[in-house]
Amino acid sequence: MNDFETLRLAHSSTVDRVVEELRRALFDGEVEAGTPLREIALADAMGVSRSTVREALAILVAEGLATREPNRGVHVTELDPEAVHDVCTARAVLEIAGVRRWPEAAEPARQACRDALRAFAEAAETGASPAELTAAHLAVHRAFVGLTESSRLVALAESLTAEIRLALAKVDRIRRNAGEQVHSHGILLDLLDRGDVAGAVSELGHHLEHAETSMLTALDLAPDVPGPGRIDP
Amino acid sequence: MNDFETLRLAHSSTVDRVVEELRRALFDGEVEAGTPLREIALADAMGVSRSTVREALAILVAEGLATREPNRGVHVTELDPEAVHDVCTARAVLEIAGVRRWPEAAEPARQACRDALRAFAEAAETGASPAELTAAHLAVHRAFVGLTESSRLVALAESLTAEIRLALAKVDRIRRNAGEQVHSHGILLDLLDRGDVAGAVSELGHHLEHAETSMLTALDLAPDVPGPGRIDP
DNA sequence: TCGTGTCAGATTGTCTGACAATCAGACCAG
DNA sequence: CTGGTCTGATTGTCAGACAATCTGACACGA
Repeated sequence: MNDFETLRLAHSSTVDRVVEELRRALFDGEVEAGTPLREIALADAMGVSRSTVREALAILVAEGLATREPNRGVHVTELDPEAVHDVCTARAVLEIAGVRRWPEAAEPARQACRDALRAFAEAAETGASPAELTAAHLAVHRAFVGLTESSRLVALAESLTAEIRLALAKVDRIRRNAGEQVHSHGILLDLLDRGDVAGAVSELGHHLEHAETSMLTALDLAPDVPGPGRIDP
Repeated sequence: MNDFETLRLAHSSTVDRVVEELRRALFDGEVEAGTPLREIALADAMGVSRSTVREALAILVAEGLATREPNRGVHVTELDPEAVHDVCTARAVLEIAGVRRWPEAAEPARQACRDALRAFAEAAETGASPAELTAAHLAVHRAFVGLTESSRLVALAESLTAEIRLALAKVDRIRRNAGEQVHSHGILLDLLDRGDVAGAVSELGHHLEHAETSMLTALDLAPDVPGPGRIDP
């Protein structure tokens, strides 16, 4: 007699709002990587208590967006090339696992991939904002992980893409080659729909490898201080 | 001129100690699944302040060992069969990805697998304690994930096994079939060393599937109130 | 010049105490 | 039996405090 189990109002606690605000600031590139996040400063900037800020920071740290050094505070995580490689191999594992599972996956999960691709293509054609494009692109990749039908893996994938967005906050190289990306993903889905899982896996592998190198070069060009260019005095 | 970068003393904060103590209590089955973790009670039971307990609980929640319901507090997570399935598919994805990477993996990672297996075999033969056996067994599986050489995936695997240990706190079915487990893992490594990756993958797949079903039956027998045996009044 | 104490300021880690909002259960009215 | 109301318990959030620790500057001596 009770079919209201799906109804639940989003309880937004103060901590949640602080976390969201900080996340937004990070993604929008309002704070550089490496910036210290001082508890007191944040607390009275946002009109909340220090305890609340501490809780919010703990969440960001758990998500990998920030890093805590004992007695030295929390900083916005800086992604070195090694970390980027780590994130990319992890992504590759999750997405390839999903794609490989295509034949056994439930139909809704497969349809989600097609829908996400269509949305991405539409966004690319109608000239959506960079942020929307990125979101649509990430949604496609998330849909691939969704093929594994493990909420924990999807959650991890989500957290990985968050880390990446952090690094690419001001790079947004997505715009210029969105069309190419849509094409590549389209090929992939065609292969899957035709039953060529192995082909799709290899296509995705190439795609992700390319993504990693382009991410690394973007990261190498973006910061003011280039990473591996030390000078020995 | 400075080669001391690897030296670092473990800074153990109060929160860390509280988290460890709670984790230990959970793994040792001292608190049943579903038990509420009251902040005040814990605080003065462990002689720390409520803020500290709150932070510790937030960490446990982030690890999935506990669950927070807004305004209703934190409970020890109860694993329903669906969650077990979720964890197991996630584990399968990670470990199979690692094994599949065997040929390209770095030699240390491969050696870690062999070492872990040897340690497990020794533990099984010398009749180690159940806790030690479990640890050795999990180490083998962790080594498989290590083949992916992504620290983030290893971290996730770690957190997944933690969730499982939570469910199997008092079951410890590992003892009786430890020998069989060692044998199965040995076969797997032999296949890999012989270059038969596909065979190893399928072997591991079977192993994990079997693990899931045995876990589910264990879970179905263990609790006082059997899950899916409702009575309609 | 270089390495070593020392000191002040800033920041974190932790504690104490407080209070409104919310929840669970009892209790009561219809 | 359904629908209110009350009460105690617990959480969410705040404010203020203090010791421990870090950072950077400064003075001192080899």
